[in-house]
Formats: sequence, structure tokens, C-alpha cells
Amino acid sequence: MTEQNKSDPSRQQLSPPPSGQPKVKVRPGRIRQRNREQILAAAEKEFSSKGFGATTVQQIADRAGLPKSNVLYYFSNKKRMYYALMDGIMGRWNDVFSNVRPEDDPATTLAGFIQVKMEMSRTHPLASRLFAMEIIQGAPVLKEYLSTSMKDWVRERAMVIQQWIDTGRMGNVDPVQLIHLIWSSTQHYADFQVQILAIEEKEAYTKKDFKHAAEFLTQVILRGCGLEVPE
Amino acid sequence: MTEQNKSDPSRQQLSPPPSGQPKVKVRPGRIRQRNREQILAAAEKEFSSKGFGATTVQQIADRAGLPKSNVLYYFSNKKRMYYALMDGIMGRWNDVFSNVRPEDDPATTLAGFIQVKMEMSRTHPLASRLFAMEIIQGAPVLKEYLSTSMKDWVRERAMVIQQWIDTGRMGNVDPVQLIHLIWSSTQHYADFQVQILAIEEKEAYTKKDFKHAAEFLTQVILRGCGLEVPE
DNA sequence: AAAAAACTGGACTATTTGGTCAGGAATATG
DNA sequence: CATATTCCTGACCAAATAGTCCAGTTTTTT
Repeated sequence: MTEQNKSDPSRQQLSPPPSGQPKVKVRPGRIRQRNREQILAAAEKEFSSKGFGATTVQQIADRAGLPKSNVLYYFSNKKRMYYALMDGIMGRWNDVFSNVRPEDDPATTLAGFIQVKMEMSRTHPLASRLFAMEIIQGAPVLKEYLSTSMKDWVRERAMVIQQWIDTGRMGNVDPVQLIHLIWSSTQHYADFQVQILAIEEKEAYTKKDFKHAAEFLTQVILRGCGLEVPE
Repeated sequence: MTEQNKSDPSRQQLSPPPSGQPKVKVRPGRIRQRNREQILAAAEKEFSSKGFGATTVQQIADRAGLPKSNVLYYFSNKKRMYYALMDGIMGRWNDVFSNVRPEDDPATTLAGFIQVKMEMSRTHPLASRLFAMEIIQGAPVLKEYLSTSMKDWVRERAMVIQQWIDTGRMGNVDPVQLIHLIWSSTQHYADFQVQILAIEEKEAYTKKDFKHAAEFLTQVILRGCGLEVPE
């Protein structure tokens, strides 16, 4: 996972945030972009637990420890904050998931995918939930991203998986459905955290819990695809 | 699935809706409980697409084709509507999922569970999304339900699965994780509908799509548990 | 050191919100 | 028919909301 991805020029920008007037573009000005980050962190917490519509700018400001008008100085309106967050999430997503080639080993590749995705759920549960909410609400902001970048991403991987199947390197399962399966089962540990914790009678996750869950998923899914579990 | 579950006395009630004054309890009065249903249907649509906080009573009223004050006559406040919906969802959930016994066949039982859950996602996607939102938001209303009824439900099933494992009737996998897996992967088709449709370049699901997905899940998950896929 | 730019925050506003209420219509009951 | 009960509704309100405005303060640049 690349860390400094703030100014990755390769990253596609989301559709332009709805601007009112031209307004002052907040430039990378010195040290006080710390505020910017604080605001975004606060906004992520608030949006991911209540959704866009139910979150008030005041709540974000309070959590960031700044007066409301100051928040609105950095992001001229609520939507802009939301767009900025979505953009960040999609950027991280793009950074994390490397390419796959037909000559790679199916088992280790899929296992690696599960692992990375689980790590994502563990370290960025808020982002995961924010994404989930956006999708459940009909993806008003990300709709285009879904049907372009993400669609292509899935179809490329699906084609490689299909090749693995055709060359007899794994069982015959629908590649796209397989990706859905990995996606949903890993996402679940972030999005439905409360449910899982309640069922497992725990107060919080440990790293070990995630490792256990990742191993479980790897075993079942790989075996389900007629693959030997690596290592 | 029992249809007339309106007055099932066995159904546990959710914690008492926050009542202001004693207020007129809307009695099963004659024919005009049609309105009640219309309101609930409208509320389900609105809540499930925007969450509780971002939905306005006016929107519900508009969708139900009634004046706001009339809506508030049936449900004295917004929370009451939400509680009523949650109650309905949990009731349906309880109705649908029958018991499992150690002497049942693991493969057909698990396959049946996947099938029923998928059917639920297909026929009640709004309810599914509403539930998902409630959980993502920290389950403010359902928290108790999760850590009592649902926890017990899962643990009972997990124990049966464990017996199947101990008697060598299926592979050794963590039963609770297995239930999470089935839950998440089936839920996904309702909650992340937009994402799936975008990726698969479709406008809407067909019954066939669901059948295909259900078969895929059954195959992979059962095989992943070292089971033969029935029929 | 002075000018320019970036930042801060209190006061303000137009609009929207959940919810109340008093009275009107419809229906049932005598 | 009268009258009591149930059902319905427009008008209303206090609270909250997103966003503006601007006078001042701090930081950066020159």
C-alpha cells in the first residue's frame, strides 16, 4: 500500500464537486492543512455512521474541534467534503490492488486478494462503511466510477480467472461471482462489525480475530474453487 | 414463509417505541388500516434509501399520498415508524428460518439455507438494505436483538454444524464463520445491488440471475466445506 | 517592516424540520 | 334524526440547518 498518495497524478478525479462560486481554492498552504486532515477524519466518522444527509456540518466541526465557519472555509460546502472523502477512498482502493497475470498462481493470488481485502476491512473500517452506505443509497456519487473503473477492474480479473479455468488450473466457477463473493465476505467484517461482535460476544476485534477469519475465508473459498490452500 | 404474521403472539416485541403522551393507540379500526400499510411501505422505501436521519416525514407522506399530519396520526412520531418496520423485518426473519437438527443432512441443509436467504434478498431487498443501514449505523435499535435472539440463533446452528464436523459428516471449518459467510454473501445481492448491476452491465436482476448466483454460492461454499453438492 | 494572503469565529438568515393542535368530516350508534 | 366516536387535516411553531458575511487576527511573502 503506497502511503504518500496525496498527489498521485495518475489518480482519476471524481466528477467535479458542485461548486457555487469560483471561491478560494484552498491551496496546500503550509502547516495548517493539518486542519484539512482533521476535518476529513471527522467527516469520515460522522458520514460513515449516519450517512450524508443526516450528518450536520456542526457535528463535523465539533468533532474536528473547529468552529463551523472554519470548516466551511476549507470545504465550501458539505458535498465537497463528501466528494473529497470518496475520492480518497477510491484512491486508496486503486493503490492497493495490483495487477494479476495469467501466469500467476491462482491459489496464492486469490489468497493474497482475500488477505489484502481483509486488511483493508481491519485498518479502514470507516471507509468501508462509508462506501457501503454510498452503495446502499444507490451510489449517487460513485455510480459512474462503478460502471467504468470498477467494472473494468473486475472484468480484467475475471478474464484472467477464466484463463486459469480454461487451462485446468482451477475448478469451473463463474469468475465474476467469485469476485463478488470475495468482496462481500471480506467487506462484511467491517460493515457488519456490530452484528459480528454481538454474535461472538466480544467488545472489539483483535488482530487475531481477523487472521482467523481470513484463514477461514481462504480455506473455504479456495477449496470451493478446487484449489489447494497454499503454505 | 408464513404470510399472516401480523399478530403472531410468539413474536418478541422490540423495546417499547418512545412514546410521548399516552396518545390514541391506533386500533385495528376497520378498512383504513390500508393506510397504515401504505405508510409503512413508503417509509420502508424512504428509510432504506436514505437512512432514518435523512428521511423526512414529509417525504414518507408524499410517497404514501397522504398529508403529513395524517401520517403522524397513525404513527405519532418518526421513530415509531422505524420501530414498526424493524419489528416487521425481524418477524419475517424469525418466520423464515426453521430449525436444524443434528440428524439432518449437512449438504441439503446448508444449501437450503443459502437458497432461502437468497430468496429473501430477491423478494425483500428494501428490508435487507434497511437492516444493513441499521447495522452500519451501530444498530441503535437492534443492538439488543442482535446480542440475544440473533446470537442464540447463530450459536444453536453453530452447535449443530459442529456436531456434523465431529461426526465426520463435513470438513472442519469454523461454524460461526461459516454462518457469517453465508449471511454476507447472500445479503450482498440485495445491499450492493447497484454495484453488482454496474459491474455486470445490467439494468435489473432477473430471477435467473439469482438462481445462477445461488447455485454458484452453493457450489463454492459446500465444496469449501468438503461437501458434495446435492442433486 | 509592510503588504498580501491565509485563516478565524461570532453574528446572522432563509429555509426546513418534527411535531402540535383545534376543529372539521366521516362513520357508527342510539 | 341526534350525538358520540373515530378519523382526518391545514395552520402553526420552536428548533435546527446549511451556508453567508465580514471584521478582525495570524502567517507568509516581498
